[in-house]
Amino acid sequence: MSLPHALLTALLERPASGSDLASRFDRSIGHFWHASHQQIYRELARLEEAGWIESLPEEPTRGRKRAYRILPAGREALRDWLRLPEEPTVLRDALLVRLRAEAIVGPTGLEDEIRRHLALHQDKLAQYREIEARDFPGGAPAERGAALQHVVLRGGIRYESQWVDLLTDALEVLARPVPESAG
Amino acid sequence: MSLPHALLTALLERPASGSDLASRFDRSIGHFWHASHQQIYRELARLEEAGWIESLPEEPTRGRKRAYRILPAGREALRDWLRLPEEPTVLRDALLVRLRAEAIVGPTGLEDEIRRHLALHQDKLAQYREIEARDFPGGAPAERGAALQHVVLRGGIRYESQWVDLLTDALEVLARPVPESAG
DNA sequence: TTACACATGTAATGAGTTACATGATTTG
DNA sequence: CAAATCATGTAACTCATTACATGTGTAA
Repeated sequence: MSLPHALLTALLERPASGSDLASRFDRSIGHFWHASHQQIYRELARLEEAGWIESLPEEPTRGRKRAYRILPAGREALRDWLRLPEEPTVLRDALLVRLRAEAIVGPTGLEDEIRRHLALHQDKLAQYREIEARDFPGGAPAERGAALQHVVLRGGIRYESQWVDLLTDALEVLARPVPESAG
Repeated sequence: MSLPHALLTALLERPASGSDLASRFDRSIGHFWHASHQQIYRELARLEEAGWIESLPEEPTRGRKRAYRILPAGREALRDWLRLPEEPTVLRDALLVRLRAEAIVGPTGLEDEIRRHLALHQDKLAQYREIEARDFPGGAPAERGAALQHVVLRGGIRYESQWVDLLTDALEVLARPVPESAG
């Protein structure tokens, strides 16, 4: 349950409309929390209802931009949330299930799919490394906030690297000749 | 949408009751796909309805074990699923949102929470390494199925290592003295 | 014979996805 | 002005979580 808090954080960084937020969720924020525009609009309405954010103009604006900004109560709610414990996200990845299934009912042609995912993860890894080179040219920054952003970015880099390693290993195994009995 | 396929895979490995599956989802399968017992019972009912698995006894069994096993149609459905492309899971982790929020509204005491998560990930990493030492004492196995299981297990090890690294980095930054203006 | 753990479920709620709808703005 | 695009929504559905309910077997 972090979408509202991801939105509050984004609005704290700077005020934005729903579509602004949607495009930010496709980029920087989306590196660690994804959300569709439908989710975002619905959640913004809830946050405004709760008095944590406000928007202009006040009249209904179908088709027109509506600018949201955070209110003091929203900032407090965010701080409160940071004080609460929360369990780590449980890993839940379909590709790993598929690898396990392939080990039993294979071969099935999962190899092409693995190659496709490998390319996607390599792309993302390259993107993250570009961002790091651009935004943190001198390595880890001294300033606290920037340093935390750098930690998160490096987390993304490690995450993608790990996928590249796993998928490379998987391809090596899948390329082996299959015993007669299998299938 | 992989719970049904995770269940089919588990039942293909060996027949089981709902509670058997629930405990397996707390261990080996849970390393890459988590599910609660409520989800499992509901999904088993659906799979049986679809004719992919069957169970004994046939009468209602509240309080008594019901043994499920996979049917040929279920095996086929699993193979079909392996042929379909599927997008990579999007990363969605609350702790990274919290780190980003902390960078702006902090300090908030998130440090203790990070330390707690660090300990959890270190534990899990140790567990995985024990499993590897026990089940794959000679390193990567030659046999295809076992080799794939080893790939997935090493993926788990890399995943937890990466969290340990990230959280260690985060603690180092959070330990820095905070400038006067923040808060 | 009661208490407890086990096994199988039901119900309510909330989060996320997919498909669709509508008004405003820009561009050929 | 017609078509494409942008921006804001609505609705229906599925998946997951939380809380609760009910029957069985076992051990104090």
